[in-house]
Amino acid sequence: MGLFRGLAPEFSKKSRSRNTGKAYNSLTLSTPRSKPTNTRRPGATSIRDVAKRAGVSIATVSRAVNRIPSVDPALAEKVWRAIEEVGYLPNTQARALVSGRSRMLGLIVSEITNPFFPELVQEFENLAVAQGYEVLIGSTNYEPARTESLIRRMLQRNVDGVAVMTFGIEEELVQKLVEREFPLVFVDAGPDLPNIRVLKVNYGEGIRQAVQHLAALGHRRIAFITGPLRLRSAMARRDAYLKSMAELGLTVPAEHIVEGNHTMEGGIGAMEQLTALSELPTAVLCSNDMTAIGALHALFKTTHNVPEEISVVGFDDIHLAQFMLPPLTTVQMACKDLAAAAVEALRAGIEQDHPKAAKREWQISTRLVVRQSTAFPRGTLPALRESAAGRGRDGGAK
Amino acid sequence: MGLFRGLAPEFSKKSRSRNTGKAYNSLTLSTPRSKPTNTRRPGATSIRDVAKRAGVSIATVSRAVNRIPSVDPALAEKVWRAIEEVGYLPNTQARALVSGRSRMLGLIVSEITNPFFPELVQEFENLAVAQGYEVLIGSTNYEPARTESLIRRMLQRNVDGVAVMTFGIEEELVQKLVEREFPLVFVDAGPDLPNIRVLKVNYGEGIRQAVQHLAALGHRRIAFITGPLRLRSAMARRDAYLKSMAELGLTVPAEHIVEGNHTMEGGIGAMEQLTALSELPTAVLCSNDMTAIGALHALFKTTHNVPEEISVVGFDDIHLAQFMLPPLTTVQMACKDLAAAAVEALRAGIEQDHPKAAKREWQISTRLVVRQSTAFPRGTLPALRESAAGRGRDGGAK
DNA sequence: ACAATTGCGGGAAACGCTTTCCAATTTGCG
DNA sequence: CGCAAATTGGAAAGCGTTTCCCGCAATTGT
Repeated sequence: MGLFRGLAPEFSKKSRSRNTGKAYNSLTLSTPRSKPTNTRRPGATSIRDVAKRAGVSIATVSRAVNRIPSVDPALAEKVWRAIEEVGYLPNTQARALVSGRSRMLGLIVSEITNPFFPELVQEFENLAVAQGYEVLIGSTNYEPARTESLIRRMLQRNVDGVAVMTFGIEEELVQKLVEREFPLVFVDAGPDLPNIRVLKVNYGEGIRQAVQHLAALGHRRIAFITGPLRLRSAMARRDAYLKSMAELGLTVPAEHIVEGNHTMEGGIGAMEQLTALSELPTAVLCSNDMTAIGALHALFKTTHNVPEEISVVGFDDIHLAQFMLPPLTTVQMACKDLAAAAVEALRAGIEQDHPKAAKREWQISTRLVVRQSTAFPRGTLPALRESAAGRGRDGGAK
Repeated sequence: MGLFRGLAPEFSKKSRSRNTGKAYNSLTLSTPRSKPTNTRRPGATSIRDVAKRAGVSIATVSRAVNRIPSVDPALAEKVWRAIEEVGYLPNTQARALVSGRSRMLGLIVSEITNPFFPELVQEFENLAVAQGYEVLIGSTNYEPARTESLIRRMLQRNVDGVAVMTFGIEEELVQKLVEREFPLVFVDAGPDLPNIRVLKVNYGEGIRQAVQHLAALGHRRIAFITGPLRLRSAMARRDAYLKSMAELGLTVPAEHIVEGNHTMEGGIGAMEQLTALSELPTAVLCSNDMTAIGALHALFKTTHNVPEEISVVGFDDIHLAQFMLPPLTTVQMACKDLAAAAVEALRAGIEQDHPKAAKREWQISTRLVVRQSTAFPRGTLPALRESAAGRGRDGGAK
C-alpha cells in the first residue's frame, strides 16, 4: 500500500521549484541540465585508464582483474602494475549492472542501541565483507513504519538477500520480500518457502541450565521477566522457563511472570512490580541482558542486595554483562554463531551452486555462564554460602 | 599500496577453481555464462511494467514519479494506480547511473560495539534516510587494515560523502578519499581543503563543568583516565582537564594521569593503577563512559565504594550511563547534535546549491550531567554529605 | 476560419562502466 | 607449410532510469 506512494524523495526539491509553472522551464534548462556529462569524480579511474596505462585493451584488463587464466602472466603483471599506478578500483555499481547482483546484504535488527545487536552486526559485517558483500543495516525499533521504510529501502537498493534478526517481525511487511523471492533468513521461525532459511535457537538448553543452577542453589521462588510477548523469541524464552520449572516440579504463580520489553526501562518497571509483591521471589530470570541490567538498577534503587537478597540472571551474554555490578550470570547466545549461520544461510540462498544450497535450518545453541549475580538464597547456612561464592566466582571468565 | 591488490573478492571462488589450469575453461564456459539475461528477480517490476499497465510511455511514468507538474493530473493518477498495482519501486542503482550520484553516505566509526556509536549511527541514519540517503557503516576497531578495507569499500561503492567519526583517524589512509575529492566530514580537526568540513567539539565546556563540580564538592586530588593518546579527541579531553585543573590552581601529579583505551577493559586496568597508588585520588575523570564503567567495575572488585570513597565521572553520556550502579555523573556530548551536524555538513559538501555549502565548521557543545557517582570526599561533615546527596540525585533525569 | 503558439506525451538516446562475444592475430606443432 | 589452439582487441550488450526532442492536439489570436 503506502509502500509505493511517496517515492523518490530525492527529487522533492526539484519538483518544488517547478511549482511556479512555466518559470521553471528556463530554470531547469539553464541549470546543470545543459551538459550533465563529466559528473565523474576527479580522482576516480576507470578500467579504461588502466588499459591506456598498460597499453592493452579494456577486455584484457577485465580478464586480468578477474584472474581469467587465459591471459599471459607477463601481461597480467603489467596490468596489475598499471592498476596500482593509477589507483584503479572496479566500480561496484557497474559490476552490479551487468551481473544483476548488487552484492549487498540487508540486515534488519530490532534495536541497534541494544548492545547485543552491534555485536551481531559487527560479526555479520566481518563475515559478509570477507565474502565480498556490503551490508545495509536497518533498525526497526519495533515501529511498523520504520520496518516498512526499511524494506522499501532494501528493495530499492536491490540487495541480494536479507537477514531478519528482529526475533519476530510483523508478518505482512515481510510479505513484500517474500513475494519478490528475495533470499531471506529468519530467526526462530519463518514461512516455509524455498527461498527462506531459518536459524533455530535452542533457548531451552541454556534456560534449563539457568533454572537448574538456581534450583541447585536452593531457590524455589524463581520469577521471570519476559520480553515483548508479540515477539516469537520472547514467547519461546518464557515457554522454556515454564517448561524447566515444571520439570523440577516448581509451580509458577501468575504474578511471578511480568512482561518487560527488552530494554532497561522495561526491566526497571517489571522489577518494581516484583518488589511490590508481598512475598518477594528469591531469584529472577530475565528475557535478555538489558532487562537484567534494568532489574539490577531497580533493585539498587530499592536497596535490595544482589545476589544476597535476590539473584538475577540475564540472557544473551552481551560483552557488558561481565562488567555489571555484580557481574551478571546469564545465558549465552553466541552472536558469533548466529552471525556466521546468518551469512552462510544467506549465501546458500543467493549463490545457486553453494554447497549448502539445500539446507533449510541452522541450529544455534545456548548455555549458561555463571558469574556473581546469583547465590544461595537468604537463610542458607553461612558455611554453604562460602562454597556458593566459590562456585559462582568467575565461572564465565572469557 | 595494498589498497589495489586483491580486488574482486567476489571472483575468488571462480579463480580458485581455475588454479588447476586448463580444466576451468570448460567449467566457466558451461556454467551460467550461456545466457546471463533474465537475471531479474521474479517479482521485480520496472518502469516499463508500469507504463504498460497504465497505457502510457515510460517517459510519462518517470515524470509522474518525479512529480513534474507538466503531466496531466488525471494521467498522473492513473500512473500512480498502476504503480501500486504492479508494486513498482524505482531502482536506485539505475537512478545513480544517470544522476552520477549514488545517494549513499559512508559513516566510519571506531568501534561499533561501544554503545556511544550505535546511538550516533541511529541518529545519523534517521537523518540521512529522511534526506533520501542510504548509509554504509564501517567500524575501524582501531585497526589500520580494517580502515583500509573500509575506505576501499566506500570508494568502490561510490558513496557521495564520508563522515569519519573515529575521533582521530590515521592520516595517510584518508588521503585516498581526500585525493578523490570526496566530501568528507571529520571530528575535531581535518585537512583544510574545500571538500572537507569539521565538527568542532567543545570539550573544554563540559570538562570544566565536571572539574568545577568536583572541586566544589571539596575534591582536590582529581585523577584522569585518558583514551588512546594517538586519538586527537583523547588528547583534547586530557588537555581540557589539565586546563580546568590549572584554572583552579590544582596541581596534577604525573601518576594521576593514566592512559586507557576507551574500553571497559582499559578502564579497569587504569583504575587498578590508580588504586595501587599510596595516596588514592578522591575523584577520577574518565575520557569516556565505557572507561568509567570499567573504573566502577575495578573499584567494585577492590571493594572501594562509589561515591563515598571515590567519585567517578564519565564522558559521552551514553544511554547506559544513567543505569549504572551508581548512576554515572558524566559529561554529555549530544550525539543527536553530532549526527545532525555530520549529515548537514555532508549535504553541504555534496549538494552544490545547499544553503550552507560555504560553511566549513560546525560547533558541538558539551555539558555536565550530575548523577550519583560523585559526592563529597571522605572526611566531610555528615551534615554536608546529606545536602550533597540531595544535589547529586537525579540531576540528569531525562 | 486559419495560423500561430503553447502544452503535453511518446520514442529514443544517454548515462557509465563493466563483461563478454566474436573476430583477428599470433604462436605452436605436426 | 598449414591447421589448430591460444591470446588479444574491438565492439556491443546490458541494466533501468532520466531527459532530449519532436509531433500532435488543443487553445488562442487575428
